[in-house]
Amino acid sequence: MSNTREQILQTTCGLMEKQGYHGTGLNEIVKESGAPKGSLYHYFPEGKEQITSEAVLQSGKLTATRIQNGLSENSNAAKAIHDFVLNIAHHVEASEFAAGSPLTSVAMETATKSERINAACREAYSLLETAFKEKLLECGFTKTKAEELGTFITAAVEGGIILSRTYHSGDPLRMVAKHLKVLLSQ
Amino acid sequence: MSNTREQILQTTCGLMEKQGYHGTGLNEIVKESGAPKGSLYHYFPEGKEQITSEAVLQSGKLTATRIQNGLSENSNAAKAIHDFVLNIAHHVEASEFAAGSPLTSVAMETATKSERINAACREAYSLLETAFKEKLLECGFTKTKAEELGTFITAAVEGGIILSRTYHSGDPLRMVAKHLKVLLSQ
DNA sequence: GTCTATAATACGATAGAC
DNA sequence: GTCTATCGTATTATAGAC
Repeated sequence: MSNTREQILQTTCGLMEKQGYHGTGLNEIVKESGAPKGSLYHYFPEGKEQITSEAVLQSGKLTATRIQNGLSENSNAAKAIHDFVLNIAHHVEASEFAAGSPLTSVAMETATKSERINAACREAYSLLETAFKEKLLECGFTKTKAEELGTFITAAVEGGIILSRTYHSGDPLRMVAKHLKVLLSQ
Repeated sequence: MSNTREQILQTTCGLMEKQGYHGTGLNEIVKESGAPKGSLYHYFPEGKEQITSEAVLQSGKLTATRIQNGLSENSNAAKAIHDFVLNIAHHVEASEFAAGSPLTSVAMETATKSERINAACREAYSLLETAFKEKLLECGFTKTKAEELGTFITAAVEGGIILSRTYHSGDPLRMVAKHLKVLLSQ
């Protein structure tokens, strides 16, 4: 894939992570990415919706991979997820309270406004839920429990990121880590 | 308080709930609220940041009251919170997947961009956490546990709302309700 | 593929009359 | 308190040269 195209997508992810969909302009993306200005509509002829959809999906795939890798470091599901969420808390603080991905903001802003971007957000969230679910399956949870808890963990972590980003502190995520461990250790 | 001023705040809440902070224009607020156009900067001389800060805080107070009222219907904390979250699931579906308040979107979009709006979002989230915490205190949880779980419940519900809004289904919130009940029944 | 220039529109904010 | 008009600057998107 072209380097310019890839650079545009990565810059879009970074900017929308900080300021959301409507808060990020195409001119800003072109400027910060260093991409040739004329090439934006060459690579993305359907405009902002296309760029955003592709950026969100790419970000979802990357996050799902990070979840898989993070969870593989520990054979116990409860401890693996606990430690993984603690790592997110650390990353949120180290990055001056970035969200980690553009998904949350973009999903909320566009859920009932753009069918195309909403579809990309659904797919991205499915990848995250599945990543948690598969760890639970490996660790002996039933299929039903693994699915339910995959959704619940995704929700709790997502909410923890919002609170940590808002409070400018990793502590809410640390609470999420702690009580997810309790729930999963039952 | 003036009716026009109040109408502007409520319209702001409704629009930002659907499309976030940057996605909502002041002209749009004026138009939809039916407020006299010239009165916007009369009531809110500091502009969009002031309107948004006040709208977020007002919405937080309203949501906290709804939590208090909702939880008061049941003397058992686990069951009260379970039923309350089920109610949110129903409301999200009945409202065609509205977020219930502008807080999530606005908090994510402005966390590192506007000190003033961020302060309002912090205060709003504190009110929500406290509402859950006080129910747990009433039901015999220790102060520490009540505080920790107040944060955890807020995060899980917030994440559930994001997923339900994105998937256009109340089911993720129903999963949150179910597993919060398990956690709180221990 | 990349460029500049620009169309058409929206934005937040302000001025000044009444 | 409310009005209209408008400033200056963004926005997304397109046209046409190279």
